[in-house]
Amino acid sequence: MAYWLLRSEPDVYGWDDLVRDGGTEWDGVRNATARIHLKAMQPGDQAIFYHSNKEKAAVGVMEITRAWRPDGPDDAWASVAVKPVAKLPKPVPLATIKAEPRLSDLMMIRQSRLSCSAVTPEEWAVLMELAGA
DNA sequence: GCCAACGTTGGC
DNA sequence: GCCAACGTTGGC
Repeated sequence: MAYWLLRSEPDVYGWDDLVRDGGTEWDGVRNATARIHLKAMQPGDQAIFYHSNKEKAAVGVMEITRAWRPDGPDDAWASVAVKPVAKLPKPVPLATIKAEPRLSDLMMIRQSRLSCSAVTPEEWAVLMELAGA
C-alpha cells in the first residue's frame, strides 16, 4: 500500500465537495511529474487531501478506488478515482508541516507546485500524528 | 538541442 | 499584489 498527497483549491473542489459527492474522478491534472504519480496509484492506496491557496492545510484522508485511466481522448493524461475516508481531527497547516523537521523531505515541500506527490510511510505517520489521528 | 522569454501556480 | 519556482514555447 502506498501513500500520496493530492492538492486542490477548495474554491474549485474541496473536501466538502468530495464528501457530498461520495467520491470523485481526480482529473484535469496537466503536469508530467504529477502524472507519473497518478499512474502509480493503486486501489486501496491512501492519499491526503490538501487544500491549497487560502487555506493551505491538509484536511482529510482519501482512498484510491480505481487505478488510472486516460483523461481525455488519448493516453496523454491520466485520472484516478478517489473516495473520502475521514476528515482529519485537526487540519495540518502548511506552516506546521514546514516547521516539522521529520517532514523536511516531503515531496510537496521540496517541489511546491506539484499537485500529486508521494508520501513515505514515515511521513504519513508524522502527518497523522500532527492531525491528532 | 540549447536557452531565453514567457505563462502559470502557489505561497507570502 | 508581488515574487519565486517551475514548465513550456519558440528562435537559433
